[in-house]
Amino acid sequence: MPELPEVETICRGIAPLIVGLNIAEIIVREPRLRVLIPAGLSASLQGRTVLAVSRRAKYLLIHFSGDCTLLIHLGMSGTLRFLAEPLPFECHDHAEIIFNQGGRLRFRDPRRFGAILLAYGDPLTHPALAGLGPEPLSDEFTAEYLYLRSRKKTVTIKFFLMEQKTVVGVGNIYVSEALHAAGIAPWRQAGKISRRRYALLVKEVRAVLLRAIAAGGTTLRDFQGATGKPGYFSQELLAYGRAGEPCRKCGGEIQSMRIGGRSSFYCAVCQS
DNA sequence: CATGCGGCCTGGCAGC
DNA sequence: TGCTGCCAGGCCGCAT
Repeated sequence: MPELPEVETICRGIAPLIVGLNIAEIIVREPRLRVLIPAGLSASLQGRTVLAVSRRAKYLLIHFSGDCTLLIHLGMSGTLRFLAEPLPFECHDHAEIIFNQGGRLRFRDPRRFGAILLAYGDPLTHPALAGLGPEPLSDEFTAEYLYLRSRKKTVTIKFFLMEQKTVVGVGNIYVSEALHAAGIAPWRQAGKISRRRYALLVKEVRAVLLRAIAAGGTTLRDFQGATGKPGYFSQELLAYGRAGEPCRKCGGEIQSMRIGGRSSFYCAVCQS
């Protein structure tokens, strides 16, 4: 689920609501996520103040006083909602942060592929974040970087772009969109793509992510922002999920195939 | 080291 | 209607 635009949407949504609040208690109803929620989390964070909320890759970072940071990953099906008032727990509501000033942050994740981690000191050195590639919206993400890094790689361009050590935040939806916009077939070998095409790809990755952020993310089924609103970027998708429908650029038919075990969507006319 | 695949979980949906 | 099988936005670990 949440790829970069969705996590960014949640980040921007909750930041103004929780910065400055301090923690009364954290309720953990089901610690068994992809990794176990740390034992004693509530005691560790009780009384600490939220200093800032940021995002790195697909992780949401909540920075607390006392130099510690909560890292939240939403996996495939996770949502994080701010509730002004208490609401009865439902199935799959695994954790909730309750603030002294009122208000609470509820973590729901039916498939439990998400994670809640605690980092002391610089969170970027936490094992989950160390070793990640550059942010796609940063200056480090350039055509030259992709070109040099991809030399001699035989993996598909689709897989290469989705690897978080290449560049972070691009998942199965946005990789289809960016490759479609750049006119590159998803099965092309990463190591055989020219500088010129990488330049176009970098531009299109940035463009699609920015447009998706502006739309509040993509809601296919259950994604929602911090206040429960869906994202509207699904209306703008040009390739993902459109197999059999006409390409909006050339009128050809959008195809689907499986690459690396994941479904991929492309236009055989526009992409090669 | 690079690559490819299965597994983790649950829910929704198509097809029978 | 009810069952089965397949698929899903991510990521890790293992085998080759």
